Amino acid sequence: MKTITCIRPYADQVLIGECKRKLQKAEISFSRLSHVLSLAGNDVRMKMLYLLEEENELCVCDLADILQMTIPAVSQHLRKLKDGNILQTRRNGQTIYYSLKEEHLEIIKPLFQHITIVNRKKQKA
Amino acid sequence: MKTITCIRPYADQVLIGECKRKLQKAEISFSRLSHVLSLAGNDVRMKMLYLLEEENELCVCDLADILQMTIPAVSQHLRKLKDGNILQTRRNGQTIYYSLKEEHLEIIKPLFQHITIVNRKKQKA
DNA sequence: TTTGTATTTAAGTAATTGCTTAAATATTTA
DNA sequence: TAAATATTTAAGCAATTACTTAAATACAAA
Repeated sequence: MKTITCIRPYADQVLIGECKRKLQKAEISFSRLSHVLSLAGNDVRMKMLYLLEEENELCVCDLADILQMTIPAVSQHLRKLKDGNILQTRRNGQTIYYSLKEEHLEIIKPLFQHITIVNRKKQKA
Repeated sequence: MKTITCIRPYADQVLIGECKRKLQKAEISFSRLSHVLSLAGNDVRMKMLYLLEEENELCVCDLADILQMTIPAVSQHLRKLKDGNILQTRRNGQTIYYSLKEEHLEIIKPLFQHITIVNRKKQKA
């Protein structure tokens, strides 16, 4: 970290100090929130979350079929979401079902509002 | 892309088909949303957005002072947010003020609800 | 028109991400 | 118990990220 060289005689040091303090006091919620968003901020994982909201629970194979991805690729995304306490698992035999977890649902759920199904009626030629 | 080898005699092909179609129809909003979230899903950028929500507008130097980062590092984050249509700029002399842009505000604004200022009163020993 | 200030851009780099394929685990069924 | 299935884990790799320092650009003021 270098000192900021830009001198700026008119910089509002009081404002800057207040802002710094405010950030400090919310430090934990910033890292919590940005971590959850970084997980949701991926096309594949956003789709997974949306699908789990819609279908309640899905297994790894189903998700791989739906997303047209390899099983390990899907599994690794799911692991991240589980590590981030966004998903939980339930085992039934050799099948593992993933579903949304309560913990960060208040952050995740409102995001689905911005997913809009486009019903493009095919135009006749 | 490989074919999914897992056979699963009981897989619900109808469900899988429906899910695939649903994802396709919302393809654009998924990529739009996940892109915005990937930008917000970074500690530094989340703080920037929060600060701009609070203060309305701030210049690069102010943000560098507040965040205790070098000017170029700050500038590069701001550029990403601007490229993503989340921020806009206003020039006043040689100072450039950044502020939140209307375009993705409906996604960004509700996120601030999850920022909680912790007023930790120092415990006496 | 030279000097200083605010900002951006560029180039380099270490760390992280998102996939791949192959191997390991866990569970069910024959 | 052996074979098959569902999932995870590991190792490798190309692409991306977030910084760094140095140089370029843009404007203001002396």
